[in-house]
Amino acid sequence: MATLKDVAELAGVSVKTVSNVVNGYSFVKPENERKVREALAATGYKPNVGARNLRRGRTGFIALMVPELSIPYFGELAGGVITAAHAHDWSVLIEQTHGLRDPEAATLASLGPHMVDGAIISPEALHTQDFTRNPTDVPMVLLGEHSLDVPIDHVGIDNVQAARIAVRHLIDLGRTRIAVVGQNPSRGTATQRLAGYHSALADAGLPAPPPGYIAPAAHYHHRDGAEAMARLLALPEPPDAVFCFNDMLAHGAVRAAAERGCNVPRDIAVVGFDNTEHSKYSLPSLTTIAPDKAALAKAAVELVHQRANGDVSAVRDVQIPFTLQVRESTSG
Amino acid sequence: MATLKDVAELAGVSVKTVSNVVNGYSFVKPENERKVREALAATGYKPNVGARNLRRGRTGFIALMVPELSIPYFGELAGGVITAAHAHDWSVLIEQTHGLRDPEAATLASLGPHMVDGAIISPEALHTQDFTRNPTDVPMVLLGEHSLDVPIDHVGIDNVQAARIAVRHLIDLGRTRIAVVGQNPSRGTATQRLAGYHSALADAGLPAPPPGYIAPAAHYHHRDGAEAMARLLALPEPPDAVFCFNDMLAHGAVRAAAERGCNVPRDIAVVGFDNTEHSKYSLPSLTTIAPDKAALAKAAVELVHQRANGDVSAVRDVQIPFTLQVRESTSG
DNA sequence: CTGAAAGCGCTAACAG
DNA sequence: CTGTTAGCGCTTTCAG
Repeated sequence: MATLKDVAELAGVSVKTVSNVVNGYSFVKPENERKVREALAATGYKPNVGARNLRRGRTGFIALMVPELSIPYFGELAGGVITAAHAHDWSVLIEQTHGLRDPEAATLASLGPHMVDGAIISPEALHTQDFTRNPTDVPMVLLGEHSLDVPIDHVGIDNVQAARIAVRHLIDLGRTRIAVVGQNPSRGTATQRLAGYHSALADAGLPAPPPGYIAPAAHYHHRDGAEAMARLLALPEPPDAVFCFNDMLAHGAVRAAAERGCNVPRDIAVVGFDNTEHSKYSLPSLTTIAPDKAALAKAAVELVHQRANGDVSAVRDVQIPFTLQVRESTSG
Repeated sequence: MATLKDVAELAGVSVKTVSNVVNGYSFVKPENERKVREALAATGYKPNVGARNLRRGRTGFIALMVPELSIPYFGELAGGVITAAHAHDWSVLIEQTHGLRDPEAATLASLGPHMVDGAIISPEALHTQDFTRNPTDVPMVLLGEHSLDVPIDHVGIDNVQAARIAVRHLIDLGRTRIAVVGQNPSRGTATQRLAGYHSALADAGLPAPPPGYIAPAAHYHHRDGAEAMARLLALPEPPDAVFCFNDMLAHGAVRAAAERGCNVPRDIAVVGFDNTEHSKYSLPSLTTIAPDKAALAKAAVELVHQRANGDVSAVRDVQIPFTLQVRESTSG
């Protein structure tokens, strides 16, 4: 592979001059520029990014830590992050944690300051001390909700309020036996959505739900939603509405209901969370909380970018808007 | 940030010794090792990956180029690649191209040899000359089908055969008016699946389909499938079965059919391609070609790994197994 | 077993 | 406007 020096020799100038034209710096004598460009083309020179970064003290990468790319919500989010990062000449390095604490902590620890210029993380099981034990000076932003008490920038939506609106919608439909699917004490998002649920119930003067109505889910895949729905329908008094903590749970729940001859929305209304692409086209289409994912991704990238450029102002908490998309799964 | 030198000074030894214990090399005098470890802990030393790689001539990254992470198939695939890459201490850098030639070519050109140790690419619109114009010595493997005549390792499934099996299944069901959705001359996969379709029809002695039965799709999202199905159903003689070139097209098509009072599978049977997680839980669940995605990802990573380690044997073409998952969308 | 010193490819002072 | 030179932090001969 050709180096700067090779090009310089071939062009009969110094490396500095070559470096100058490569980087578009200062003014280079036209004739030299021409010679350099020829040499550049002749050698097929490509800068060694590693060496350049070592010198400049930046790496050109940011890390994105998510539970699983196979969850459409995170796939969509990751796509948005990659797009937003490009605006700052960043490439995105993606790590998966499966929402487990150990991989999350390990990823955090591996974020050497010379590996990435910043990181966007969506932890699900991380504890506060995982941060303090391994302090790093890589600018980080938390994407999505969390129950961590750490001085780190955060961008997300108001989960409590979103859950309240979702449940309120169900109440407005006249449903009174409302269950949730996705309870998981180790997930910050779940805790907040559960709080919103309780608050909506209380606001409407509805009685506290029986314990069986708070259905847990270890993971947030279709299968978990289906299993939860099966348990819900086996209850002595099954719910007439279910608020699922993500769309996959909801789709799994809808199918489980259908398999048991239970019509959605007539017998049971279902609301999801995330508004993944599929939810607009499923049968029935899914009513769901729709966060502005592109805005979420963009805000996160902008925040790390500011921090990476030396912004040391107070910790920020950015709230991104969301809407409730009403569709067939609650239209009856 | 602490450097090797800092640690060495604190421990009262040379950088070599510190480097040795950090890398687990050779035998270090126990006492020195102890001192070094203490200094390591005290300073919170983390190696500068950039510098190390500059020296070692490897970067620790591989690039993965896909159309869109928001397409569940690629989300699942990318997840598999990240997992497989970890086994070789690689982090994965993901680039999106939206299936467009310019971003694809640009990504290819940016693959400086010092940026990544290898690349796994799923091009959709790239031309042969985009490769030859920008030769790079980064080991690459093509993931998925393509119609490129380039000497590059390839891993994929037998698309022609898969399509043939899918269509054959429809024929076995007694369907005779079989359409396809997803035709797109610039996509290698589409061309191959179309060939399989024609071949299955011919094998069964069925007449060549009317031109309207080959429904094009610019993109492979739900919306495109829905639009194609709408057109198909408006035909004077609508099909009684549709083979869609991916699951999202299929789900979009199913919904469009339902919206027009057309029952799947009774009035029209639908087969998809990719077996994304959703297809097992949709209503109706979707019959689809199921490639072994984990194997696909793993084979691709292994291949770049071998090449990155100097394997210069002949260009390989790895075929990964697939199955036909028969579900409700064709069970009638 | 360990220290000194060279140098990976590049950029940024600093002189000219 | 351009050449020289000193490192960025690390690994690695090469001597001890």
